[in-house]
Amino acid sequence: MKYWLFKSEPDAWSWDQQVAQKIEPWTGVRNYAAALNMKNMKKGDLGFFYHSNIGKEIVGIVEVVKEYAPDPTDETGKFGMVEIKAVKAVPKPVTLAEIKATTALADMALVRQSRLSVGPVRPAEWALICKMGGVKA
DNA sequence: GCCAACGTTGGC
DNA sequence: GCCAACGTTGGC
Repeated sequence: MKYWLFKSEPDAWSWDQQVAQKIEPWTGVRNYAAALNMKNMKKGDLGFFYHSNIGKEIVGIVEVVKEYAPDPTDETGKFGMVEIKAVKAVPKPVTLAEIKATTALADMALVRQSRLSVGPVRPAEWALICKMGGVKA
């Protein structure tokens, strides 16, 4: 079981929309590092849903329901997508400021590489953020 | 709205 | 294959 972080601007695609759609293909990634991360995802892996720009906080938990496949919106065929399902909301969203202020989380991919739209989360980081967010394991 | 960081593109 | 220029992202 691996853990991931999906980043989205709520203006483009928000957690509320994800919940309403339930399952949604994560298209539009045009970055090799992010695409590589998606290739490493397995069905059943879990991820955080993070709102960039507006809110800057982790608001929900999603599950990978379909593994890496070509992204139909990519004309070049270089990039792919996965499909994710909304699992549950984070009762108490964990903000970027809190993450930066937490020593154990200050080294997260989210902090170090702020521009990466899909990044890995270590198991210890996952557990701690769940705890901070009031998510029952 | 500004600015820094970083990935991508294109010329050589 | 290298490197400079450019565009985009995202935090503040």
